[in-house]
Amino acid sequence: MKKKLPRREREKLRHRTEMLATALDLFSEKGYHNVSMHEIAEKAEFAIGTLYKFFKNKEDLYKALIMAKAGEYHRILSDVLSEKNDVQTTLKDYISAKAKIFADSVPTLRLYFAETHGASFNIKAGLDQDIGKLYEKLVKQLTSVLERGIRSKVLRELDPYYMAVALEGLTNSFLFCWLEDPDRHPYEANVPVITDMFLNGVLR
Amino acid sequence: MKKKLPRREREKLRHRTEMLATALDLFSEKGYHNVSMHEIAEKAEFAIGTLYKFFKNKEDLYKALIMAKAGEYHRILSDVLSEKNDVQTTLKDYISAKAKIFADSVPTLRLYFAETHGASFNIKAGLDQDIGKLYEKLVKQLTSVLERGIRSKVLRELDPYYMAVALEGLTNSFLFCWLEDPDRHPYEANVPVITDMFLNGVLR
Amino acid sequence: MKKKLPRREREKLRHRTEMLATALDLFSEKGYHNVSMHEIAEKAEFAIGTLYKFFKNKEDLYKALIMAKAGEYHRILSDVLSEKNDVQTTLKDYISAKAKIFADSVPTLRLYFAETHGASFNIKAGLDQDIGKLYEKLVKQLTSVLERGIRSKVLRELDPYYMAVALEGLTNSFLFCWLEDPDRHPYEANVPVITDMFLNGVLR
Amino acid sequence: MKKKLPRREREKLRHRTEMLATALDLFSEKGYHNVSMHEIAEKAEFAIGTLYKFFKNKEDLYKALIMAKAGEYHRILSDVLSEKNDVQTTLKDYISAKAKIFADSVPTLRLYFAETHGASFNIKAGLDQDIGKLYEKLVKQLTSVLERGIRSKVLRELDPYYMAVALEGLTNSFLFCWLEDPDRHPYEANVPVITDMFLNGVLR
DNA sequence: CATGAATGAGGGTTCATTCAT
DNA sequence: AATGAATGAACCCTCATTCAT
Repeated sequence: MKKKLPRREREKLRHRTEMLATALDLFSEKGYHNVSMHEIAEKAEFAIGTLYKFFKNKEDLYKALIMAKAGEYHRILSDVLSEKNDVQTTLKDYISAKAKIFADSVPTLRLYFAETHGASFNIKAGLDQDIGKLYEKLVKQLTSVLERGIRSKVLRELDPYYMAVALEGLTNSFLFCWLEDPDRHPYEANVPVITDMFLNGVLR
Repeated sequence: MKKKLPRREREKLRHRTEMLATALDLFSEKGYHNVSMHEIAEKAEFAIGTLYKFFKNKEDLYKALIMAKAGEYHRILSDVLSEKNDVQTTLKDYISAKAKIFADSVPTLRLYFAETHGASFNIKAGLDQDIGKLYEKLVKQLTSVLERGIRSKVLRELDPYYMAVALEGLTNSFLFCWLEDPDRHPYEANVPVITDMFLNGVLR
Repeated sequence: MKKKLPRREREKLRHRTEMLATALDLFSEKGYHNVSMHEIAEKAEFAIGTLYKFFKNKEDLYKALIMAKAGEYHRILSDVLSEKNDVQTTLKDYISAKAKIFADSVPTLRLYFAETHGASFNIKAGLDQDIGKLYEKLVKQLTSVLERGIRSKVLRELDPYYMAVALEGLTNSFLFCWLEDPDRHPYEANVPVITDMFLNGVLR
Repeated sequence: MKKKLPRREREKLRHRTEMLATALDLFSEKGYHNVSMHEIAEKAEFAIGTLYKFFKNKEDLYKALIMAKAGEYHRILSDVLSEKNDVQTTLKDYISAKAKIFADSVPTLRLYFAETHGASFNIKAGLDQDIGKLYEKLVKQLTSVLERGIRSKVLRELDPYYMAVALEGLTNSFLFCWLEDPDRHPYEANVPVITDMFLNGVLR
């Protein structure tokens, strides 16, 4: 039973979604500061005033955009981490999930990294905080998965938080590779490589 | 005997250096687009016109800044990678060197990541190319060190390029940690952790 | 019935016209380079941004100004030259028309001469070409009128193009006189003098 | 006995002349407002400070330039008008002299017209007045030559001032022609045409 | 006396945001 | 509710001019 929204409301939501999609495209392509509100409004085929009816200013629009996408992604990854498999499987699934997510949406990826990796210092405001919390939550979940692995004697007795940090670094690094040259460095094909390297290290 | 420069020239160089330092501080704190040339000039205590005598425009100033720092860092790391130690030592030294470098200059670190990790898509133009080449060179060097490790049967027979990518991801990830909370996550203290994790993996 | 334009459009047009009028006054009084866009906006009682909504830059505004006026004048003169009277009458009418036109608008006159007589080398760009063509067309028409006069044995067998050049010089020269001291040298009153001198020369 | 100037003075004069020559080239090519003092200094191979030792500001330099050239030209034309030949000869000589002068120096010609024909409203200041006086003097001389022609019954009983105006218009008009396309409309070759048209008119 | 580094007012232009219709 | 004309602060940059060396 989802259709409780009156038509008016549904229309509004659709408009909002269109605006966000257009903004994502433009921001991702040209960067926050090189996209004007007029440009967004025009490409989304709305009047500038209408855009401002939906988002109180440019920053707000940007924040809404990032938070929507980040929420979506983190939910997916969170789900993977919540499944009660053995640790090795969970980690492999996590690495794969990250691959699938980003393969779907390159534009978002760029913004996501800009935000989660401090490059966002370009854009003002409390975004850092909000998205930071979201990210922190994910890392915590990952940490507790790894903790479980340690307790079950599958993983070594290293700081599980730092293990999580390491895994994030590993996967992101390969994602950058893929972003720069998707054909030469297909992320998905490298999932086993990443997993293997993480689990076994590089030493013979 | 370096003082062959006439005093006028030395003064000029000092002024240039001061301007660059001020710009670094501001860019690092607020981001390229949120810093105006007037702001830089004022904080550096020069007239706006003087700033433009030294750098033909804002982008040029930014580029000079980035390239100077990036050049410096890459040289240091390159030196470490060139020393003819056994692979394990070299890698440990590399990880340490990265730590020392960045411990010296947080502001630069932020810009450096913004540039080498694509968050720079905010700033236009040829910078990507120039700094990209520099970075590529470094990764290549790292790759050849790892190759050596493989040939000498110290490292496993994995793609050495991907090993390098992994190591970069690992170290950067810990650097971010440190950037966010230097006291709780001292990078230098973690050098052994990183090295160990990279070499041995996390599996028991 | 011309009022098919919606009120909004009519207002816009009126605003544009006001801006152009203000710009004409200022340019004519002080010269292109000594008038700032801010000055124009302020005198026209619009915000600077509004000015830029109508004209994409200063040069564009200037060009719009010149071309509008030049088009108008050349059309009037062209009409006179097209009427099928005998040559002498046509020439007299032409000289008179020039008088009437310019008597109406001294400011424009200044700009017009600046542009048609090369003083415009101060302002860049394609204007020269556009207005040049317009002027050329006019001179051609004048030439063909004079040619007709020659064929009908009313005028001497001189190069008709040079005759046209001579007539232009004659009239413009008197216009300058008038511009400098309108009371002492009323152009209109001199129309017979000019006509007579052109037709009969000064020799007894 | 001209060498009374000490060497220092002579050098200074030479420098001044070089500066003026460079400025003339640049102004003529690009227009007053599109040439910077630095540009002049650099092209003349002097320091900017030196330029300012010779001319107290840009306007002053421009004025010095114009006045020097205008003075020179007007002197030549004045000499022609002072010779005691019959009117027709004098007029023909005058037209020829104008040709010779300008053939020598196209750059100056452009500036000269900009100044004597009101296009100079671009540049501020008292120049108008000074050069205006010079020009007025010339026209007066021309007028008195024509007056003489009338008194001696060679010329018709028209207002001699207006005759002068007419002659100026005629010659200038042909000069413009020549400026635009020197090959197709050689001024010198047209001296007889101009003279003839002025004296005899175009009527059969 | 020549030099050229330094100055800063002022110019052209953009764009986030408002508000009358 | 939707529109888009109007706004003006703020930006990047130029260049005439000064003055310590």
